[in-house]
Amino acid sequence: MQTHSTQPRFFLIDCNNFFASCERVFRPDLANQPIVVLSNNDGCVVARSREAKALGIPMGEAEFKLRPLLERYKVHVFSSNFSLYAAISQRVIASIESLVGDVEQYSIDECFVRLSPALAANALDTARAIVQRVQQWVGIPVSVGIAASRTLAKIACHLAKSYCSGIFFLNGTEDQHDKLFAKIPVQEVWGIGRRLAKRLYEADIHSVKDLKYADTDWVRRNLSVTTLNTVLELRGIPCIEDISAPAKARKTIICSRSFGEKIYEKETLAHALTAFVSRAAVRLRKNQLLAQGLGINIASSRFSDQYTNKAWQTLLPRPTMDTQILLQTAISGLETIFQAGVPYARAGVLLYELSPSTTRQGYLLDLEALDHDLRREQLMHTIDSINSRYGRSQIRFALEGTADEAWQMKQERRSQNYLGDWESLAIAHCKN
DNA sequence: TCTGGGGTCCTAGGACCC
DNA sequence: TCTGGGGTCCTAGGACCC
Repeated sequence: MQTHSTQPRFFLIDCNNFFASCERVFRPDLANQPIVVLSNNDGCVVARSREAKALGIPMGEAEFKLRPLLERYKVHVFSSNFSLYAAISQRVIASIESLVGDVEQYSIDECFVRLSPALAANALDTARAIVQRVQQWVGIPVSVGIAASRTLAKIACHLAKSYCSGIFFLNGTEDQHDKLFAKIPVQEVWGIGRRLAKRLYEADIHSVKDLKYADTDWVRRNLSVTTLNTVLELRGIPCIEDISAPAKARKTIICSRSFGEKIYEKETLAHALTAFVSRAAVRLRKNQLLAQGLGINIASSRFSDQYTNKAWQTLLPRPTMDTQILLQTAISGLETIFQAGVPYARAGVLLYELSPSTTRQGYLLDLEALDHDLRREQLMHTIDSINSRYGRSQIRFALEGTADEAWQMKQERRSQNYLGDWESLAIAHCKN
């Protein structure tokens, strides 16, 4: 079989235990201490430091189930602080770009680098420089996988974390790779989740090596083209497009949350939806987009016996970025689907049918309407820049209500926003 | 008593057309 | 009582990612 898996073409750079490492940047006293970070609402564990993993704390476990263990081992517990993590993430990316040029950011804590021939020739040295610079400049430890495809680079990074310190270069012979791959369960592969793993298992495909040599016709017929691409990637043939290609415009903007407490009143739901629409609209404008589709949903707890999830959606007459129009639409949807007596636990807003704000349609020579909409957009941008300078929701729609309502998330153990808020700047003390 | 919040892509099936 | 073959477009749902 023809494979090409020894030429390095990609780095995958992954921040180690990212959220936990972020909490440590401003708390050096927590070095070597077990840390967990909780999801919004302090519901379940979304990140663990190495020490917390060693205590056997599973990812995704509900906090209330872990409480005795967390107390017994004096684990440091944080609510998630996404504005801090996003600010640190930007700095990590900038540090990497200072060494290799453009990177493809894949998630808040991971990025790919496509290697030019010059970089490929010095892959290992460059990877070492990246690890060192991100540690020195930002204080975040990262691991690097180096391989011939993105999927293999993910595996290499996984190996970097389990077998060695920080860097794994998949540059051995085919046989050497296959020996390693035979020991890695197929579910570790990027793109193979629980369901697919079960189906592969039933077809007697258990390891990464089994999947690499799986029959491609069978995969195409019984699974999907996505999984076929994964198989080819495992053989060192890149099939996955640029992750962050600018041409790939986003198709939806979602803002949804579960509430701090159950909600029964329509008014309170309206406040929550107002806040969600406002946030989604800010993201819409930041991406220079207009939305024509708007959907909302309101649901009770997934874990209750009478789970209900009601959704409603509509197309607006014209694409818009005007918060007020989106709000009125969302509230009219709420009137349609709200039911009294339901203990609502979460709600969400979905904007879809997105188009760039540079090209607009639907005015049919109605210049007055066009002029009105452009003025509204000016107003929206002005509000956005004020809020971004002086703090979110300084100017907001009255329907959003105040900051301490029942629908707000519980975040009892949140660290300070050290990088995004003047009040939270770290203070350096000088000793003589 | 407590259980995240975003996103993407693919596929199957229905509606509709000629 | 029978009852085309193909194409396109849309939507809902399933699967995945971090």
